[in-house]
Amino acid sequence: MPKRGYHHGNLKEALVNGCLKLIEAKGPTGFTLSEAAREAGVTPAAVYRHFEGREDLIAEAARQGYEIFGDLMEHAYDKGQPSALSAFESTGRAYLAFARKFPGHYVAMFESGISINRNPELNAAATRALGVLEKAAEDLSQHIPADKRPPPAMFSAHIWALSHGVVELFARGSPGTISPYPPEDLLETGIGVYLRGLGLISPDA
Amino acid sequence: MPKRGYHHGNLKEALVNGCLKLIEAKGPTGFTLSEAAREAGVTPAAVYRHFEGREDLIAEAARQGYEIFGDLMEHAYDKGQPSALSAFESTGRAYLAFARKFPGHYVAMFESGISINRNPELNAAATRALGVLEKAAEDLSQHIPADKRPPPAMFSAHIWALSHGVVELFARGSPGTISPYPPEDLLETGIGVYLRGLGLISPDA
DNA sequence: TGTACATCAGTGAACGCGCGTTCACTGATGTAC
DNA sequence: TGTACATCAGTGAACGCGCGTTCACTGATGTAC
Repeated sequence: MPKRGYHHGNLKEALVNGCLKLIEAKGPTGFTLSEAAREAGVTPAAVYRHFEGREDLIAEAARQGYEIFGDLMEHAYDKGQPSALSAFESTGRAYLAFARKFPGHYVAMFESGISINRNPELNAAATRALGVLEKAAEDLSQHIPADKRPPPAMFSAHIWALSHGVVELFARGSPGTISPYPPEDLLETGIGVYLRGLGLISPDA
Repeated sequence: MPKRGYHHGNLKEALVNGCLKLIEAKGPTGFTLSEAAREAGVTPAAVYRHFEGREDLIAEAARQGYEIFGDLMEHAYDKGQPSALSAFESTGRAYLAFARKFPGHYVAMFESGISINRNPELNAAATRALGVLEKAAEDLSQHIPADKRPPPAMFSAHIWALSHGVVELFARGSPGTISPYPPEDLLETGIGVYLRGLGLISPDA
C-alpha cells in the first residue's frame, strides 16, 4: 500500500476501520474520536470532513455491518433452500460466523446503543438484514405441529437470544465465562435441542 | 437522610451506588471517576481513600453483585427443592429477576470486562454464585434420559446463553430489538421448549 | 466530665495531559479553455 | 499540451475544558486518662 501524501485518498473507510479496531479492543464507548483519527494516521480535525462526530462514525460502522450481515444472511438462506429447516439452520450458522468474523461490526450493531433509527440509511440496512432472519423463522414455523406452534415472533426471539447469548458469553475472550465447548457446537446443539422440543426434528435424531 | 458535614459517613457505599447508576446510564466504560465522585457529592480526590481507581470501583460493584446474585440463586434453588426440575426453573426465573432488578450490577459482572480473578474476594463471590447455577443444572441433568443427555456443562451453557441473550436483547431498552413479549415470558417459554427437547417435560405439557 | 491528642476522612489547589471543536491555511487534484 | 483557476481534503495552532492523580492541609471523630 503506497504511502500517500497530503491527501489520504480513502480516509472515510480508514476511519471506519480504525473505529472497528478500537471497538473490538475497548468497547463502543471506550475510545475517543482523536484515537480513531490517530489510528487512521490523520489529524482529529480531518474527521469532521467526513463525520459529524464520534457517534456518527459508529453509526456508519453499524450500517456497514448490517450490509455485510444482510448479504451473508441472504446467501445462507438461499443456500439452505428449498428446505425451510436447512435454510433456518444455515442462517443460524451464518449468524455466529458473522459475529466471529466481524466482532467490531457486531458490537457496533448490537451493543453500541446506537439507535437503528438514527438515520434512514442505517434503518434500511438493518431492516433488510433482520428481515431475512424473521423470514427464515416464519418459513420454518409453518412446519411446526399446529398444537405446539409458538407465534413466529416468539420463536425467532428465542433463537436470536440463544445466538446472541452464545456470542456474548462464549465467543468472546470474556474471562470467567470460558466453556469447554466451541461456540459453534454450543449453538448448533442448543438449537438442535430447541427444535426437537418443537417437534421439528425427530426425537431420536 | 440527614445532610452530613465534612465527613460523609458512608462514602464507600455511596461511591458504589453512584458507579452503578452511571453504569446503567452510560455503560461500564462510559463514565469517569470524577463523575462517580460527583454523584456521591464528593471531591475526586476522596475516592482514593477507598479505591485504587475506576476499575477497582467497578470490581467492587461486581463483587457486591455476585453476593446478591449468589444469595438469590441459593434461595431460589432451595425454594424449588426437592424437585430438580422446579429448582432449576426457579433459578432461571431468579436469574432474570436479578438482571432486571440490578441492571448495574449485572453489567458490572458480565459486561464490564473486569476479570473474575482481579482479586480473591471477587473470585470467591463469583465462584459461589455461579456454582449454584451449575449445581441446579447438574441435578436436573441426572433426570435426562441417558441416550439424549448432553454433558452437564453444555446443558448449563445453553441455558445461561439463552438467559443472557434474553436479558441483553429484550430486557433492556435496546432500541430496534423490541419484542412483543415480556422477557419473562420469552425466557420461560424458551426454556420450556428446550427442556421438552431433552425429554424432561412431557411432549404435550 | 473534661481535656489532650491521635487518627481518620475529607478538601482544594496544583500539575500536566488529552480531549473535542473551530478556524484560517495550504498542498493536491480536477477541469475549462 | 499548457496554464489558470476552482474545489477539495487535509494541516496545525488555538481555545477552553474536564480528566486523573498528588499533596499538604483541616475539620470531625474517637479514645486515654
